[in-house]
Amino acid sequence: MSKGKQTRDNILNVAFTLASENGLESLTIGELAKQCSMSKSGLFAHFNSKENLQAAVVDFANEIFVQRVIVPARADNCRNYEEKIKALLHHWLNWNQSFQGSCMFLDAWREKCADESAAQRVLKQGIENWLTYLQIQIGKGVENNEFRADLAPEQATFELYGLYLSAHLYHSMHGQEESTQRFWHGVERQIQSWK
Amino acid sequence: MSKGKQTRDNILNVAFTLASENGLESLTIGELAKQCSMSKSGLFAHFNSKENLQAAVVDFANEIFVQRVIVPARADNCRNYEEKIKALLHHWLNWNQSFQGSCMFLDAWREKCADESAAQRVLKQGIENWLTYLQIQIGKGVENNEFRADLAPEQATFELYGLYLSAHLYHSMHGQEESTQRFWHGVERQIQSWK
DNA sequence: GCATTTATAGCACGACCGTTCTTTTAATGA
DNA sequence: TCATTAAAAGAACGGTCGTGCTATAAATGC
Repeated sequence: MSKGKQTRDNILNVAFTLASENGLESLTIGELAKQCSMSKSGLFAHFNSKENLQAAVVDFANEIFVQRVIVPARADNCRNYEEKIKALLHHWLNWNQSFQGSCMFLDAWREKCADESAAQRVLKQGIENWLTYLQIQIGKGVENNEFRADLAPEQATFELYGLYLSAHLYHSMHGQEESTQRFWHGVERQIQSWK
Repeated sequence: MSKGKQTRDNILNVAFTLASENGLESLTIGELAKQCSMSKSGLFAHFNSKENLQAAVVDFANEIFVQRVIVPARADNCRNYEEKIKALLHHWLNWNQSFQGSCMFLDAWREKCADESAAQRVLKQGIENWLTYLQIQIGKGVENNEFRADLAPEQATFELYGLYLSAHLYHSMHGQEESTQRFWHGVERQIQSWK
């Protein structure tokens, strides 16, 4: 491997680590260069624009993902698809966990919530309030004998929130119609299972 | 209301709109001042730091959220909690939809995926590949008679992804242990319902 | 209506951003 | 080994960011 490709590969490795920690958007050429013990311009020459750099990092991350999720699940030699799917989920959940348990792909869709800024605290409190409110409503449904007595409102809230988040992801990927439809379909399935 | 509070309120309104469109992190004082027809320093004097501004915006958004979700659901006069919960979910899904269907709280946790940058395209493709892969595995489970014949792999993938996303949100809110536990609990429930 | 407080504007600062250009250093191949 | 090419560094640019200081203008209370 030529010197150029070698350095480029190292840059992408460092960039991937950095982006995993702080999000793709907060990746700056200056900081990346420092971490690589290179000059800004020397590093820059490998990509010619920040946009190219970011694209290269995501591309690199895609390869890592396959390497850490698809390949290991294949090596698990599962005997049926339930096992296979669970293996995939397991590797998926952990593929980037070395970096404080966040997923780079999600981070790239989210903002960095790195420091405990004032805004983050207020934001967190707001979400917490909403989670609790929702959970209480479900609990009241249990008390009201609408739902099974052994239903756990916290878990139910967790799963509802998942449908909501998934709907948002799908919205930006497949548009509003599919996302909304899948959301309500999931909600209906969910609520029926509570009875 | 004094002039000061009045201006401050207007600033927060405009800031909320901007943050809903482009994300909280990409909110700049200069741009916000322009949108408010004010000088940077004049606007700045109301908050004394950007951190305070962001916190104030999130606080403002929290109030709007209650106004648009909790209050309307109360006004719906639901006759049981299933109706109530569905009403809440409905208002929740739409509370910020006027701004291109994204949720400000999620945006604050995500990065702006505004422009179709090269990185975004690669990122999207990667997620798409993974979604498809997962979906195919589930489909094979159906063919293998492990799961119900009428199971829709696309919808199942959607719901699995939701559990994953929820796990990430909970991770940053309640820590790894609870998040992981709820994830696998949900997955088990999910997969059992496929049979 | 005037004095005083409060709100806003103007201007400049230091820091960092991505990018370009020129020069120097290092790797490469005959 | 030496000429050629590729890689990296250095310095500077225009731009934007958040923030502080000072002056002006407007709202407020007596």
